[in-house]
Amino acid sequence: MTKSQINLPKTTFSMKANLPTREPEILEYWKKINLYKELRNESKGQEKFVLHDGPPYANGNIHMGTALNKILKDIIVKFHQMDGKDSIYVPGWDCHGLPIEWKIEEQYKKNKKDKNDVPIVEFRKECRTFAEKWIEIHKNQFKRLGVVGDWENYYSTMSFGAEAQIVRELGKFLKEGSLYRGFKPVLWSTVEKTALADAEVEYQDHKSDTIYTSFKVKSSDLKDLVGSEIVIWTTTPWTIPANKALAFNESLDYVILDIKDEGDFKNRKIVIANALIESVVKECELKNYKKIHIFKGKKFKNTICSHPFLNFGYDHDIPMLEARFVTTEQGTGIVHCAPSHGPDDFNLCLNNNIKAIETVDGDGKYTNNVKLFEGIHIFKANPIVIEKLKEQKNLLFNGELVHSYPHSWRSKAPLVHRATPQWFISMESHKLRDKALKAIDETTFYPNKGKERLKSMIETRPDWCVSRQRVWGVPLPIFVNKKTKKILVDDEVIENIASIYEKEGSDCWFSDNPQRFLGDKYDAKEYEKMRDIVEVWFDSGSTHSFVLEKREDLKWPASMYLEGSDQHRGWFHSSLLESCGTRGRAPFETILSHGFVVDGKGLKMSKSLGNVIAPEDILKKYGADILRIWVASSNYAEDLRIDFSILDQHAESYRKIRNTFRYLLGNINDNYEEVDLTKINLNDLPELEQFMLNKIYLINENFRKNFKDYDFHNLYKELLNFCTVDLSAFYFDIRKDCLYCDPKESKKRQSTILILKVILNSLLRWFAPILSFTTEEIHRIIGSKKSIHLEKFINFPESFKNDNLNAKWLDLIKIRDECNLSIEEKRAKKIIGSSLEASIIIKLDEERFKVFSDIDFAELCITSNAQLEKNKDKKIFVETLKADGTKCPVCWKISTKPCSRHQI
RNA sequence: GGGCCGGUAGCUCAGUUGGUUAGAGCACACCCUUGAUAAGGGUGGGGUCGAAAGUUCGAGUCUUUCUCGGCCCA
Repeated sequence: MTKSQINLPKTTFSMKANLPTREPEILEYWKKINLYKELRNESKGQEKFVLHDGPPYANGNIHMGTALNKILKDIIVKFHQMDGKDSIYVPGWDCHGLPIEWKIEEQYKKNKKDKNDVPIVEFRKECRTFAEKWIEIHKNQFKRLGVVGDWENYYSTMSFGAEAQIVRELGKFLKEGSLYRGFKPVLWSTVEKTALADAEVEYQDHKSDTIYTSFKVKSSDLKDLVGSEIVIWTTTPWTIPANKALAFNESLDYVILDIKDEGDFKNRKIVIANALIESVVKECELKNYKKIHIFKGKKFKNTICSHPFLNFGYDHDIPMLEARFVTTEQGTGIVHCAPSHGPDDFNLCLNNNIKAIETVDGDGKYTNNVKLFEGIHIFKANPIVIEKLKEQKNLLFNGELVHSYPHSWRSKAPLVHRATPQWFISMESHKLRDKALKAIDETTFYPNKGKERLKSMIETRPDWCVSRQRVWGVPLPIFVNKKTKKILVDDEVIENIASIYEKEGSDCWFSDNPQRFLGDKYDAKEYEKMRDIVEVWFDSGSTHSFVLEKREDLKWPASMYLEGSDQHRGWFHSSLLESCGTRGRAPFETILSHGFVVDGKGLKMSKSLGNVIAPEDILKKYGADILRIWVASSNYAEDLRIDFSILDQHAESYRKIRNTFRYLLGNINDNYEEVDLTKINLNDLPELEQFMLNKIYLINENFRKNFKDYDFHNLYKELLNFCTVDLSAFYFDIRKDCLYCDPKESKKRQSTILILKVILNSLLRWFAPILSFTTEEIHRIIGSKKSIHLEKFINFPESFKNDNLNAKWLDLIKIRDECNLSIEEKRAKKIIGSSLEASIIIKLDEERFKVFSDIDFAELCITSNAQLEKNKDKKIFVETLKADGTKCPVCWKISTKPCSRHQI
């Protein structure tokens, strides 16, 4: 009966979220209204914000890292859209490359098919179909996360347009002259006669021949060195004929030893690292020797040696080069360098203008560049090299060593580093490194540490090798004149190839007559057509050219590139180089990088640890909005932890937010109409309502700042705290009495309702980029537009801000806390239960007494009575008594007089 | 093995140029409420700031070493 006299909240917005079933319904709705199109119409002509999608590889189901990446992108895109920009997201996929080739080869193996029996074009078609299949799967998985984008017009690196543009981009490097042919050691299998990618390499124990051999010093700044012999140790004697240099570490101490033992080395002086004397002497069985001279490594400067096979015509100089990679862990502290047979060797020599040459052919036999050994297989060469060294009296010792060594994961055969012809983009010839470093300086990084990370990589990286000996990729559009060995550089040819690809894709490179690509200007018989493909980092590094530049709706450069921090070495890196090489600046204005998803303990997820969580599991159990909360509330600058207990916690927070909305909707009975904030007469409102508007203004200021800094975990935390601390435990709790028990049309209640509407509208928009589904669910109950995502953030009138009032009410909250402490004391003693059973006496100093004399503390503290008294002390004193009188059956306040509002 | 980054309550995070007794929310415990009700309110416990050493009148904050973890490279 009394219930009929009060205004209880009523809403269709249920307490239970049931996200796993509700979210797909909302997805259907977005599809029905074509949300992406609506968004574009809504923001037509606005300043563009373009977050260019780093393409995921079209292979395998998405994992937590992908989900994190896409949700973070979506949150940022939505923030900018609501900030009044035309915020466009075009998803894309990376399609070429080895992993897909393997998948197809695996299928062949299952069906007992031989890859070599299948025409390349046929094989590539299967790769294409495979990638297409995964794009469709990914697309649905990404949509389910709530990601809004141009899914109908996604981009892919295997589209004909992309393949054509990649050719044009390469053409620019070709024309400029920074693309050159060189040799580079790659891991090579002489059994399969092919290069292997890192991922195809397996490390196993292998027994190697080891030798200590000597290089005679021809000349040196350090006179003591001349005539002595540098001793090196190696596990690959067959690389000795390819030796071009020796490497030392300038910070190590070296020693000259005079050998007195009987044998080839009697009365010869050898040089090794001081720290390694013991191990060398022991292994080489040296007993009688004398230390003649100890010196710092840097004294090796300008030392030239001769090759141990000098007498066989190996008469080139062997310079000694400083290298950090030289350590005292093994060997002699001086390392033999064969630029054709080791990446360290290659880079060191490259930096010292010693080029790698082809010393071993694809079958593993020495080429005619190698005197004395031509035609011999390298795996049979060790005994010959050892014998020849011995013959020349340059072998100090030889033995065997079992160590971890790279093998092919298919044939299990040991691999070698072999210099093969490759295509490079020079970092120096056209100042690519300088351009890239300048571009980094002009880019804003979130978090800031990304800048240094990318910078240090660009500073030290070698020339960019863009060729691969594979089939699933864009063919290198290069012809070399058979006679002159000159590279054909002609814009017309490049454009001809590109326009052919535009129509039919790049398969034809492998099947059609080369004359078709050369046109009439050149005779195909005079040119060799390259069969290499472009490495896939060049593909994805070029996306800016065939997506950002080509599409009318986008802009170049992108507003932002956003990827995991591993992409400093990947997509950020390749995009930067490609764009700086062709356009002189970065294709992005800002870079945001995020950490990796790890388990609850901070360990990386792995099958063997059993700590892997799939996005699918989370969607089924919690829903996408909980996952989105996890993204927003985690600090992406570091690694992001996730497990079910963390998600449980976020699910709890979600319920708090959901109930905040439910309280708001319930008390306005789902009746909402937009409030014109500029027409609110602040002086007409109770102070508490003014204080709340001030609060909203301040929250919004922080919200803007956090958004500007992409500081989402603080942004979310402050919104959540607003819901719990300012609303639920304070404003809502206090105003329940008014909302439930005051006459419906009373001025105070109407003011409260007004503020509730302002809060509802503010919260809805603040949360929309994060809680995309839930805010849409609410919007559909009360909103006028088709979607919450078509709304903009609110500009709050500056008049809401009231510093004096704010200070006054923060102090009031302090007094309220004291009251709560006092009430709790009596509650613990079972004198009272509910706070309405209390009557409080608050003693304040004179100043406070004056300021707060008009405040209704009973209302503020939700007691039945409150009395203010003056006090000399600065400290606040509160006394709680059991309220006298009878309880009003309607508003439950206790009074000795009849209830002023509900007299019976 | 090398380079870079990080470690603050059970969890997610604050913590200004070194300066009182290191904060918030959640979770937990106890109490209240039963008119936000698979909700709501109040109070409380909980931290050697990864470890050790150093600089300083004073260190979560600066330096060094170690340790654990992550990314990249080898």
